[in-house]
Amino acid sequence: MDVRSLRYFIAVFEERSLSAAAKRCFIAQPSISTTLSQLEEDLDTKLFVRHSKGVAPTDSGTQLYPHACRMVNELNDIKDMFRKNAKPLTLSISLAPFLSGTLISQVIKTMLDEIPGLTLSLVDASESADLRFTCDSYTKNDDVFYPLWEDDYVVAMPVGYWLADYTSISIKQIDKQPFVSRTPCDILESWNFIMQKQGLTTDVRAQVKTEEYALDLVAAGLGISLIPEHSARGRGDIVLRTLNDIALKRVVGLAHNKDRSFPAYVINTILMSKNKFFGKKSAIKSRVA
Amino acid sequence: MDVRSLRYFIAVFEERSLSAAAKRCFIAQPSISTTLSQLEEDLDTKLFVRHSKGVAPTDSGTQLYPHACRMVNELNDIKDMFRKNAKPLTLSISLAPFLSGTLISQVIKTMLDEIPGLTLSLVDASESADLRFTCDSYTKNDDVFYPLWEDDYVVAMPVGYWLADYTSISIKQIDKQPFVSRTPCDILESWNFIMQKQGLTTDVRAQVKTEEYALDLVAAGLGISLIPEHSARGRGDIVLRTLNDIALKRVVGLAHNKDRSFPAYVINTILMSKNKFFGKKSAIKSRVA
DNA sequence: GCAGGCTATAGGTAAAAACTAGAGCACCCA
DNA sequence: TGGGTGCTCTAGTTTTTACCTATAGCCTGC
Repeated sequence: MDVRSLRYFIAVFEERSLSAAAKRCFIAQPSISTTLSQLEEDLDTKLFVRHSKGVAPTDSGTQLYPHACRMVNELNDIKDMFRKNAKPLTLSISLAPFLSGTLISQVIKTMLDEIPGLTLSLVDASESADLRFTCDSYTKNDDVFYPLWEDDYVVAMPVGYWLADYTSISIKQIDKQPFVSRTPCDILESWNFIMQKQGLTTDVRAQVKTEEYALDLVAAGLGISLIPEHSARGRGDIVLRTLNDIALKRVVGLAHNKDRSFPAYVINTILMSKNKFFGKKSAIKSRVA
Repeated sequence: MDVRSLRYFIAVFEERSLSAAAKRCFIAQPSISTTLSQLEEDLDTKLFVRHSKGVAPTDSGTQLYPHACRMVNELNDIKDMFRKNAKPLTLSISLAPFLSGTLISQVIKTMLDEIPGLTLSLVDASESADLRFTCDSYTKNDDVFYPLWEDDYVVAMPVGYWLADYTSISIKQIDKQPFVSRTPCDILESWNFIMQKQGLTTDVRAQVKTEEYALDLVAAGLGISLIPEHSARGRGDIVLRTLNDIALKRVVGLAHNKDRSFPAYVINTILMSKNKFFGKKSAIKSRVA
């Protein structure tokens, strides 16, 4: 019987549903199911009656709930007690220009929420920052890199563009298309190499620096472009199609200089929150550059 | 940060030593070391200063201690709360006649200590019992068997016997020796088979039923005998020697009928306490007969 | 300066917890 | 009444964590 079980129990009790509790805890539903069974076995009492539209707490469950809450809260209090003692921490962070913001802003929000006393200042990517959101291909040798998620590159095109009729497209269909080029881009070299090898060309209509601007131009009908999926998701004014014959991807993560040391829990907090935002398959293992 | 870490922390705090804490928790010293480091990292504070003759708590450590104790106690209270609700439980247990008692009495003591409301009644091995301490070779097909430890068979001989000069002996040296035979014995058949195959005989001076009686006769100088190590350990009036050319062993454990069901935590409590008593190597995995 | 404590690190193994896929059940709605 | 939906449970697999052994390194006392 550990606190993990109690956390799950609390979620189930409040949601009146294993599936909902699983979502709330960012884990799969069978994990909740087995953990809860173990808890029931350990306490030798059924905590919920299962029916087809959720679960209802038994008397034992109702009895356990306040105690479970108290346990979990007290454990959090202990943690806070020591972290509050710690001197307020100010970190500078930077964002690589080719990264767009929705997911990263969620990460930053989590950091501020979960690390009391933390102050962040955003600096330009050209300046040196304590923590840098960037891609693995842009890390230096004396960096430590913590991967956060993987982005697949997809083709972005205006609504109604002829290529949108295909569910996924071949790189050969890109030949001679009007194109919005973006630089710096971590896969630009591989892209050029592949195009050249296949004897393909694009008709470059614009050269831009940021993903947002590229997407705006695509939406305006200037041409198509190659964009990491997470950056383009959620825009209704463009259409995204995957490439079916080549897989281009980048690994987005957090880098800092090896010599710069923070309290370890800062990094841990960020890594812990990974599967909150990114599906399991795109949240990948750590690696030191 | 889980309760396990806090338990270890408490042990270290009270023992003022990682090694001593490890012994008290029945785990290896490096496990304490790493777990404690993780806790320190998580709370972002050193809890102990290490020096060459143990550790001394820092202010943070001293501050944490009472909270840690409270957490652990409250968790135990929750467990007890539900277990006390449960109806008092009475189980009959039996002991196979060829098992001697020191280790088993420890197991029984643990059961009574850790399961409030449990009453045990010892019945004769011939009667049917809820739980039976026995060997794996004596389980029936409709039994569930939980292994507790392995016993190596060793040769027991009187103090000063000529074979005692060897640190370990060969089965060939047993040939024509005065022997105290014991039956029932779970490896009797294998033993006879091996002896016969090698053309060896023993000079049987006595036929007895229990291990204790066999050891008494050996101590009295009547002959040598073959005894599971755990049963013979701790007697100063006999000498034990391992066999170097054959390995005879038995698996001692707890059996019950498949259809007879108990609260799962009864079995769990017993299995949890395994490495309290038996070294890691002899405490082995569960198996269903 | 060497023996005997102690803790820390490295590398491998076993156990626990997580995931995916799919079965089975009750309910709802056509 | 049959099919779809949403729920939980089971089985089998993979990943992660905890633990072990062996050994290095560091002080202390002899």
